[in-house]
Amino acid sequence: MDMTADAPPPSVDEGSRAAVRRTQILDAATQCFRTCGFHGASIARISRLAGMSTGHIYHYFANKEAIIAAIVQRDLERIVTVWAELRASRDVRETMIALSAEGVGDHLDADAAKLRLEIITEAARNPEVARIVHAADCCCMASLIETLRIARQMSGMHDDDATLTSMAEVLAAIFEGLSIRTIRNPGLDREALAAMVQRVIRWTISSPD
Amino acid sequence: MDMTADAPPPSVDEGSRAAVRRTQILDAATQCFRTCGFHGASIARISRLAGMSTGHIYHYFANKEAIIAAIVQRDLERIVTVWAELRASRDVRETMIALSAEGVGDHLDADAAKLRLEIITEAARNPEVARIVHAADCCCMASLIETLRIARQMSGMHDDDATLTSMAEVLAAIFEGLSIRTIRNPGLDREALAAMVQRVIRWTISSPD
DNA sequence: CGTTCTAGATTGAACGTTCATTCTATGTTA
DNA sequence: TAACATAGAATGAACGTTCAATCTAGAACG
Repeated sequence: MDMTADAPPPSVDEGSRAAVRRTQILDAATQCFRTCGFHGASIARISRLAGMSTGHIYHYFANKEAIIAAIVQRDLERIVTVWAELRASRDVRETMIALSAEGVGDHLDADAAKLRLEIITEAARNPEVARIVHAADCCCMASLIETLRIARQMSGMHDDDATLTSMAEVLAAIFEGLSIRTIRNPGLDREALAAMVQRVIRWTISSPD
Repeated sequence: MDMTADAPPPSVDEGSRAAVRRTQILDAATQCFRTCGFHGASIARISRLAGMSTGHIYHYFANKEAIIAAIVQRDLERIVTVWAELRASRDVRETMIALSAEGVGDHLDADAAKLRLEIITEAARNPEVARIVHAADCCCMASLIETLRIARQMSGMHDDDATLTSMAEVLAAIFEGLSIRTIRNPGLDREALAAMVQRVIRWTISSPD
């Protein structure tokens, strides 16, 4: 249960020691939040898992909310990066279809789904978290819309912004909905579902106007 | 702020007074849970909104978890009923498309979405709630699968169970995903999105095998 | 009809626990 | 030694839950 591994101060090279500590805390908190939720996870639990005292947490974060905000930020930054990479790829259309399989797997993963839901639910009641979530969403959706525009142009289709936006919203809804499905119905057939999602995506890209 | 309306004992006709009280508590709790979350809502808050003392809550519910479970149950029973009605309708295919508009509106409603997310997130950490949620989901999905089978047969398509199940999962994911979308991006265009969802549903019903 | 009895409804203070946060003291490094 | 890192006990607030006391409405009875 103890993950501390008494992190050796000698091998500290990535930035300051503070950065390492911050990451330790964020990692521990992420795990706690997954199992107990944002409000069910206590600072005592997080600090134990991070291998430090409760009080020390407050050297790196002003309060528990700041930890939540930082985790949300870190999680979303990762996703925004993936989207940026996708948009930069050569054959956007095929990359998109290929990546969708990965995306389905990601959203069906129980652990990842739990944290995602925890974040969204927190955004529904915490305006600060809502702000962060919305900002990240704007980035991702802009990427998705442009990717979609290119993919559909490749299929000879030219759509206005409103149409592309709605398409993107539906695609986003499918993926994010999968995280709910995996909670409601843990026994679902992941492979069959992935195939069906790909089928819908193909159709979305190439459907007539 | 006071919803009590000192419920007149004379006009009590629906079952016992206890049933009325139980409903009062559940209504108040629902509202609290929407704004503060399952764990952020205190018994004190709920009892104040329900117009009774904290202690009295425990005459009707063993503990806070039981209130959560009851709300989840009540919410899901409503949905299961809607699905049962849909399945019993005549022109299933058109009823399905028509009802989808209603479904989109329902899932995009911020208040409804908040409670739905609260429930799912709780199911992700509370096995008892997960059990209730899964049981209700089985009912709804069975209805959806049969509805889908009939609708596709009307379009001349005959699918095996696995295919229908995956289709149903994707449709469910779209709707439930909308609740996440409305949190992430509150400014989305509801009408355009509803139209796009209907387009996807039409295609799903009539797409070739 | 008036009185008494009683069971359930209802209250609000009290309890024990847990939690986030603060404070003080000690260790470490440069 | 000066500045920073770390620990862990202390604090006070908030919470879920319990409980003994009070109220209320109607049944039983004379």
